[in-house]
Amino acid sequence: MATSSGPPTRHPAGATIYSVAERAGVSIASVSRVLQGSQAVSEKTRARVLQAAEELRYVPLAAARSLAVRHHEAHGLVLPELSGPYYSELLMGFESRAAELGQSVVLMLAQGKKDVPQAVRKLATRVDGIAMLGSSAIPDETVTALGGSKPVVLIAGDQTPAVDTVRAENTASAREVTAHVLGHGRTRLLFAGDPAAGPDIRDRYAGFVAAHDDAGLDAQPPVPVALREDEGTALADRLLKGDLDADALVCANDELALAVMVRLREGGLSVPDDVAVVGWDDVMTARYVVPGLTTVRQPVRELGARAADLLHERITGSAVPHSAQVIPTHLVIRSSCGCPPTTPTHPAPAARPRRTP
Amino acid sequence: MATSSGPPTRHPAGATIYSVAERAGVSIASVSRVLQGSQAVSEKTRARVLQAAEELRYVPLAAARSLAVRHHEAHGLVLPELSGPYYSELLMGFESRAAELGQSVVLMLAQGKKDVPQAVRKLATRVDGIAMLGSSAIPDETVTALGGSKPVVLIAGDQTPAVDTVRAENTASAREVTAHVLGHGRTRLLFAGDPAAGPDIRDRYAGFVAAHDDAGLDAQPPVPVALREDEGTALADRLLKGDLDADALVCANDELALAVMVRLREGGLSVPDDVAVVGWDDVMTARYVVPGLTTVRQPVRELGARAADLLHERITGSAVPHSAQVIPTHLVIRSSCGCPPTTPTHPAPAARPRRTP
DNA sequence: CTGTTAGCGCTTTCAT
DNA sequence: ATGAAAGCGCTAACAG
Repeated sequence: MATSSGPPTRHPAGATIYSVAERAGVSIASVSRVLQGSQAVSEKTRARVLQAAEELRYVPLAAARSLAVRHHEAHGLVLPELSGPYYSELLMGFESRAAELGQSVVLMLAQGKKDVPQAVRKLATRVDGIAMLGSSAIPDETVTALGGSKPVVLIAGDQTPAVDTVRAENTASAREVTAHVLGHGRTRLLFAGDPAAGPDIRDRYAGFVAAHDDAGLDAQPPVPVALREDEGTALADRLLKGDLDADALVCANDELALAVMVRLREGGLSVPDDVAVVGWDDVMTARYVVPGLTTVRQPVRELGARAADLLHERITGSAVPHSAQVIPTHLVIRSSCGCPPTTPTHPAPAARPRRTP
Repeated sequence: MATSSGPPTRHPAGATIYSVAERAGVSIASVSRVLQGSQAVSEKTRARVLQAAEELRYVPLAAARSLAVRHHEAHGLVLPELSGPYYSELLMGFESRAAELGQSVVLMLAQGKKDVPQAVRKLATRVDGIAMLGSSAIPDETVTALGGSKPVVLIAGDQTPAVDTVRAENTASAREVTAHVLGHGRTRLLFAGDPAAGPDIRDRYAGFVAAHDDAGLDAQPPVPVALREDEGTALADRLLKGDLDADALVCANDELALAVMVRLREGGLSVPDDVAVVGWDDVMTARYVVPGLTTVRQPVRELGARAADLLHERITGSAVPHSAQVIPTHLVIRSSCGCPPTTPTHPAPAARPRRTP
């Protein structure tokens, strides 16, 4: 056997519960008991087992244990991809919380996969539950089907029956930035982003509209662009060309906002004098660019952590009703909105670890 | 049973090979055969099995399969954390390649874990091999011990016996940037970064020295700072205060370089006129800052992909000798080094996906 | 070509 | 308190 597919590895097999039992001179049941922390074991056997296990550096094989206990002690996470700080932060929050809960995390990136639903189904095969981004390009039906057999939590997704949800607050903060810009005397605001692209952006646009309502103004329809630098550049060009008119831009994310700012300046327009620009996410560049980008910071890490928590509750807990949690965001005012430049200095955030090893 | 620990889930169990066999009116062996693509099955049974499996949406339980075949079809990846584009790109490269190879990826972030070696050992329990960053704070002994029982590939780590290695080229490119800066007539260069922090930086410093040698100059000793913005700010302060003297700074990464640039300017010094600054990684901000940051771009994605490849080869392949692959890097010249500003425009790279859902 | 059967390593009754 | 034994779901001989 093991001729064709199996790994003809040069690597030894590793201790099993049998080898530990043998070494300790007890039955495998006893070994299992002490390792499971069962009460019913004499101090003596416990000691012997512990020692034997230690000497053999024994760690139970996950697959065997999973099969026996019928769960995996692993959380699945499905993300579209990983560019920019958003997903990374989310992942960090998710991973650390999961680890605290004793769960491994199996990561799957949807982008580039040819058959995502199939990949998700396969993932489901090795985890106890799956958290995924609302817009991971997973068909709704796949999600609900999955939700029927495994716990699923949707991150930044629409509320769905039979599925838990976590999201950052969007409408109120959108309303707040928009009002702030309006407060600077701007009247011709444009919202850049496609509300149809997902609940986050939809809600941000809703806040944009609400702020206009508050001010007795009419909000312009959204300019449905993708959240990428190239689209920001193109958007700025339309402004420069006169295809579009605005004295302020509320962009659905920073990448967009940043690209717009740069292109606008290249085109001879001043930010914020000619047009104010605000974004979403507070990426690193937002602090470095001049003028500093006013933006909405989302507690993305926290979002990931909550997702891991919810998943775990749903997996272990009983039939609590499905929740839809919302985490508050935070407006970061710099000067691209029209506010005077802040302190001369550039406040680097608290220690952020290195990137290169 | 299943009263205490097991997930008292409201979620159905899912089809097993038995239910499929029963539905198809064949034995479980036949089901296994057709699902494994075995030759020896009649067209008729194959069809029935396929149909039954389809109807039941059957996907074999990973744990059961793993136990039987004695491997996991999963790669482990250990990273220190995920801030900045470096690790994210690495992870993306790793994940996609792993997926192409039919491997799941189990991710573990070392940062914040109290007992990393233990966590790694646990990880080893559910994967066929582990790729990890050279400087993931994993003790050498843990690595080699691990390497004894499972394939291990070190990313950007030191060549180690019994372990494969992938890394980006460092010395030559460091030599190249340094020579470039020297070519601008700068003579008082300083290298910012701690060579003792890992092979990458050590090699970069080596290239820095080599370039000086080439020019018949003596290289200054390195300024051992961590690769973080706050340390960059502090470094700039030392320069401004006169504690340190330099007309050019070769920084071991962009975060450092960027923070230095900003603080230098705040302190009244001009970049590059008074002091030239170059970095490593080509982060997004490097393109946005003024002047544009000259930097070395590493093929990080490729690095991740190669790691996944190597791991897979080592897992499935026979006893090929341990390799130490080096992937070439690429110098990106902008104007922080003293070169005239390039094209007025700001070349956004090809479509980079959105960050916010 | 197909069914029977023996494990894979571990947990968990059930006796003792 | 401890051991024997029965699975968990799947693969892979081994007989037919």
